[in-house]
Amino acid sequence: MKILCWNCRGVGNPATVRELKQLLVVNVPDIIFLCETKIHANELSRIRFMCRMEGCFAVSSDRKSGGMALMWREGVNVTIQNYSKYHIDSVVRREEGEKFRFTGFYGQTEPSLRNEAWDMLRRVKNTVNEGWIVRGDFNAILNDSEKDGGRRKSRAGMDEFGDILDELSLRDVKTFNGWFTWSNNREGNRMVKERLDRFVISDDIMEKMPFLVSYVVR
DNA sequence: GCTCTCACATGGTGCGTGCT
DNA sequence: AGCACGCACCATGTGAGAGC
Repeated sequence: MKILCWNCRGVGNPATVRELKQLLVVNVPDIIFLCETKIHANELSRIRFMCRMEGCFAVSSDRKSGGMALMWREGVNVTIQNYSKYHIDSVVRREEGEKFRFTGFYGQTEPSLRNEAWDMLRRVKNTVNEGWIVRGDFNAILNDSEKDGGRRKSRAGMDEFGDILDELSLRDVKTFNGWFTWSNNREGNRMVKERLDRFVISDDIMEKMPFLVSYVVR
């Protein structure tokens, strides 16, 4: 089972849709989670059709901010449990009959909204009975090694993120290749790279899927 | 003096719309 | 379809202030 997650920073323009289709051809994922779609949910059904995906559930962007979509291939059994502007929560059933929980998460940068988003994850945690995989654009890092260039992130913010992961009993999945998942696309010493996107998983997923690997694509 | 946080200005980027 | 423009969003850079 392959899950592809992409922080697309807007999926409304044709070039980005072309890039998405290319990613699907190269990686052939069973499930795709897109965040920062920056478009209305209705638009996603058109993109789902163009990408030849069987199912689609989208959350509209808040004007030009946020927006998420979960799409899945024919034959993959995905049931949406709940959603908000911060997350899409689903149960995925594998061919062998086993199931796991998959939550796509979009973290906020604004402090008050950030706490709302963490509360949402806490609520999801209370309803999870199976292995739990959370893929998030958390907009947060755990320590200084997860940011290269630019100003240092506040210590309080990094500690808060670590505490939340501890509280939810989620473990960070290190990527097999690469480290940073986001950059500001600037040249030379103005370039800033951060590890804002990551998979975090519950302990039982670690036991059930010991060969689970996370790659940075591109 | 050092570190951290906050507010504001700035620049890069993407979407929506209108025009050709 | 391609282009230009305006608008909106977001991260960065800078300076000021607070706390140690």
